[in-house]
Amino acid sequence: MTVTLADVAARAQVSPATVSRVLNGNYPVAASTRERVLRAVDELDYVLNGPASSLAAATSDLVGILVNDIADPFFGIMASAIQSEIGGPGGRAGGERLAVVCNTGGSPERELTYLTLLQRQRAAAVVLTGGAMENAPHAAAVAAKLRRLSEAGTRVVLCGRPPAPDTGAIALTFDNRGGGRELTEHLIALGHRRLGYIAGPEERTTTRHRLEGHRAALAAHGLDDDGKRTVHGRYDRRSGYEATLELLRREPALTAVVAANDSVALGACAALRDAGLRIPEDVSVAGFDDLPFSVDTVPSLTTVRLPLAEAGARAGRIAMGREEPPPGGIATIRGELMVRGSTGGPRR
Amino acid sequence: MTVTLADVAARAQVSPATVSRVLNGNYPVAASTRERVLRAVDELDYVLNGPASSLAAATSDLVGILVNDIADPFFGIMASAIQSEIGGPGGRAGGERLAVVCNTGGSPERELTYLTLLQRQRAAAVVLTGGAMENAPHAAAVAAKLRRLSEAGTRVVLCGRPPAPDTGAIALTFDNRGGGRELTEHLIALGHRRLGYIAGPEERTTTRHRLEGHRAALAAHGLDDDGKRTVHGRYDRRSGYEATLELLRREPALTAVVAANDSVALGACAALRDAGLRIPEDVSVAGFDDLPFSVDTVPSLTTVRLPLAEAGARAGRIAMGREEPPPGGIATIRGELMVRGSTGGPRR
DNA sequence: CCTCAGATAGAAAGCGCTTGCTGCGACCCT
DNA sequence: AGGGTCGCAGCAAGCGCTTTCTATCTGAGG
Repeated sequence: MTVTLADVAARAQVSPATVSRVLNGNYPVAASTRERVLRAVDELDYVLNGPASSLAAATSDLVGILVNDIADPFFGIMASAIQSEIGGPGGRAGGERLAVVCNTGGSPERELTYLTLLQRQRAAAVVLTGGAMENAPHAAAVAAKLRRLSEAGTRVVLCGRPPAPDTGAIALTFDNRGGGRELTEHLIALGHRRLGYIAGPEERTTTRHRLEGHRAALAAHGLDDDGKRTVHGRYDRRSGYEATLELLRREPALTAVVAANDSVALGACAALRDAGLRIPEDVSVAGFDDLPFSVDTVPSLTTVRLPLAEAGARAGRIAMGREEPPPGGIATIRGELMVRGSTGGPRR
Repeated sequence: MTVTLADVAARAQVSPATVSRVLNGNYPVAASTRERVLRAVDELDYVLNGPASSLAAATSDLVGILVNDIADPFFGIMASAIQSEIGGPGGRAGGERLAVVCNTGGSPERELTYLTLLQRQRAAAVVLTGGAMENAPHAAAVAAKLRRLSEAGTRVVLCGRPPAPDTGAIALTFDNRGGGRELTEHLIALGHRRLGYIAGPEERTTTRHRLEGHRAALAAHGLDDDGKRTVHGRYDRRSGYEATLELLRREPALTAVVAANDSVALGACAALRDAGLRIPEDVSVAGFDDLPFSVDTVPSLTTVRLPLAEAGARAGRIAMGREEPPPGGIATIRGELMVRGSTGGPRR
């Protein structure tokens, strides 16, 4: 049998109520009593029963972090930052919360199921990271869930995801559109006119916004190609490799490739090299996110830096109620263009 | 007020017991009744109270995954694989478990606190990934915790971590020593005699084992240098960069650098390039793990591939009781030497 | 010396769910 | 037809904790 509060109480010769109060430290207990209780806890190796405690107190110390792909550093970095602010263990006193990250794998159903699971656990807060799916029925379902969660007192924060109106969720949004535009404008300024674009999966806000930025820049310079030079794929290097081959097939005279993110850009570089093209002499390549490895590629990658860790930390603090939400519940976080070796003027 | 089981029962005109049984599906319920209940659940938008359920059933559907650094793909990949087998939502029926990953940040205290938190929640299983700290008191504390967890019925699996004797934990261990030896032997076979080694943080089993493999290979060829050409650092690129500079300072005539992992190797490459050295003509570089980006570096990285995803999946299945533990509760998983462009014969 | 406020500790009523046991028709067998 | 089964539903006893309310004891104030 496991040790219960009552056992501790018996051993310390006090009532269970007192033990509970010592453990929660939210009620005056005489120092001598407290010490006796603590000793008993120690001797019996007592561990509080979480479910029982949550049930009785009608609160929980669980905080959920939803990510699309935990194997992707993009999410890993945000999750790490969020978690470190949530406190988790080792954080500031009192706030000993269990920050858990849930991997949706980009699947709408899993996202929904995880939200339900967290709702079940009466989570204290939920942070959703990364782009949202744009599938209409699903979006509505998620919005409904979020609304219900906030109504139930769970703080909901979106980090790197567009606002969800009328759900009570706080949103820290990345300016993907602006970043995309800036990046493409940089390329156009260098003299590029035939730019390929490797977009992420369809029906994702991140994908759409970055692409819109790109198209906006093209349009501003009369270069819009109606998406002829755009290929969709996943957010991984493999996809970048294949998409680049496809772009090259469609338009052998391409002088620049803009990728949905850095991993994709990496795959693009590999494909270009395998095709015998030099970077950036023959073809320029640009990514997005500025993940840690991007500065070390050869040549180093021109990209848009997103303050992933900062945004995550802020989201975490807001989720913990330790920082004021932005006015209106919405903040837009801008990226910063990082011009590096992978982009240059087009070959003549 | 939130909706409770009783509300649903009233609406469906059945007893709470019946509703519970419908929801858990572990007891015969007439189809018509079930349907009535399900309709009521739907209409009331009822969500089970997790803590109450866990308390009454004395079980929980939480599965904890401990990682040292969630921002590191090494852990992300394993966590992702584990989680996908845990089922999480969307997994096979019945096993709807909440797989949560906890980021210890490599801190012993946090590791311990997370274990306590999971113990509190009466987690169904716990998977610890990656190397363990070798700090003796802490190791003992962790071992004690693990023992207590398994005694309480929590399945404990170690993935990529050395066995913990007498704790009831199943261990899937990576053969870091063997991989390290093989790698260095490859370099020696190429003709290298002055090899630098960038080790990971001290007091980690992974660090020690990889280093031991390296030293064993050196010793086997009479090249042991008593650690003169070994520098310790963190498991990230920055650390690799700095350590390489240090190695170069100590031994400008170095012909090869072996890194603790691929990220470190990346930093090493950057440092060498900045020092005007070519890879592999002037200096060969090798990593460990074979993370996804490693094949795309320029030149592509010679490394030891660890079957992270496979190991994680297996650990996940074992944790779920869906696969037999290996005989003796211990399995050693070997890495595979991947010889690529970053290693070659030494310059004359 | 008595009363009253202040500080602690205890009693007990749940929190919302699960589950062993009981109850009750319907059905089958001899 | 009577007894035994089987299938399905309800009763009620907790699960281990939190928290309100009450009891007790001290010392201060009148």
